[in-house]
Amino acid sequence: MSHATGGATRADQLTPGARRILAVASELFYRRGIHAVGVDTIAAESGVTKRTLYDRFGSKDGLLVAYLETRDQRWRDLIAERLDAAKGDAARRVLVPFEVLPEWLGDSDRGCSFINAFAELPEPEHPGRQVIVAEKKWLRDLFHHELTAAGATDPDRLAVQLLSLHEGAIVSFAIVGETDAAATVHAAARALLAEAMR
Amino acid sequence: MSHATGGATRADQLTPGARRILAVASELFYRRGIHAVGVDTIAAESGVTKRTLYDRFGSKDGLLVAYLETRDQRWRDLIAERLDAAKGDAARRVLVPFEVLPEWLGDSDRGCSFINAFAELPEPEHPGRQVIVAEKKWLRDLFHHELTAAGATDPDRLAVQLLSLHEGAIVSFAIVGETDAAATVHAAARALLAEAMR
DNA sequence: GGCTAGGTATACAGACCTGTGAAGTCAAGG
DNA sequence: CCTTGACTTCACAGGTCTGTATACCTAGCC
Repeated sequence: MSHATGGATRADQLTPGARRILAVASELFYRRGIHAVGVDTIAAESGVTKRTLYDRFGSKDGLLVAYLETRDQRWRDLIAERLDAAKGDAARRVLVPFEVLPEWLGDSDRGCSFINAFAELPEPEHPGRQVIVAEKKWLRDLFHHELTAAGATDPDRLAVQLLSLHEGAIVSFAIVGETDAAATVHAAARALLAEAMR
Repeated sequence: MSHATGGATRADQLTPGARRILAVASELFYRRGIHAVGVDTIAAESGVTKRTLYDRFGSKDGLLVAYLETRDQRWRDLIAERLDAAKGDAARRVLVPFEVLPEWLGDSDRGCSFINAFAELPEPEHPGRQVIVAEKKWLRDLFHHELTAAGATDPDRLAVQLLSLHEGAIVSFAIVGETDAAATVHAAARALLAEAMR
């Protein structure tokens, strides 16, 4: 009955079992894909029964949303931390998402969890879709905000260009195996920004 | 003698039933995702029995590979056609993939079939993966070739940047709903190219 | 003591999955 | 006439999927 899929799943107020479930599900959803992983597997690998999984997360979709939300939060926290470190250096603040890309991607060959989840969730009304769309819009709006603060011309346009460069770098890295796609694209972003600051 | 492409599934030498199966599978794989579509559904929607599907394509994976290969071929054909139309206009030739993006994407909100398929095929040895990787590498190498012909500086680097812009535009369009992501990113590509031509 | 939260174990429902086997229909072409 | 290719019908094997039900255990807390 209770579809408590609302964001009541703050990672820090989860029971020990739930924390393990979420950790395992995150790993498996990312590495193998959402449809390819069953709740039986998640429960077994978490050392927990399926009953517990359903008591804590309500449904597979509920668990999926929790996975996307915690990943989103981790991304935003990382960016916020580096924005703080960049302080008032306006140009550098704009490029923070490019700067963190290498460490965010690590050596994974599975690309962006949000883009991947998007591929598996075709229904626009799916609760997971909203987390995905919000994540990308947040990044675009972050670019826009920092560009405006930096006094760049046409921030609307440039925000979309930087978002595209950013997402494209992840794709190039994951699919084509361009090992330094992040640095290469970082340079392109810097060039576009420089042009908008003249 | 036939070429060593292994793919005996050239679209023009398929039986009528097989053609229908491939058309239906392409639509369903793209719209709903690969794992989300069963062979029963594909057979039923094609007005064909499952037996026929397996006789023609061998397995679901075989059908999937045929889907990816025909899509890849259609993309390459479209680009080749527009490259011909651009003739010797070197700068324009470089940007052809951006020029065709609006019509290629249409009004679909499902993004790139290769990126989506990549998300559902985590195993590096999967035959479908190789089609996907080849498609993206082909585009990068096309950029590289045209950039070299145009006399641009550092074509290695710029090819990756253009590839990233291109893939990122598709993502921005599909997920964030940036309706003119293609045009916006086309402009960025033009700017980067102009800088490399000075 | 008694209550509650957070589990455990096991079985089950009902649907869906890929893939195969055996036998039959029907039309075109040598 | 007879073979071949394309396709049909339909049953079935052997799994896996999400989700639920029943019954029990255990530690902490009031």
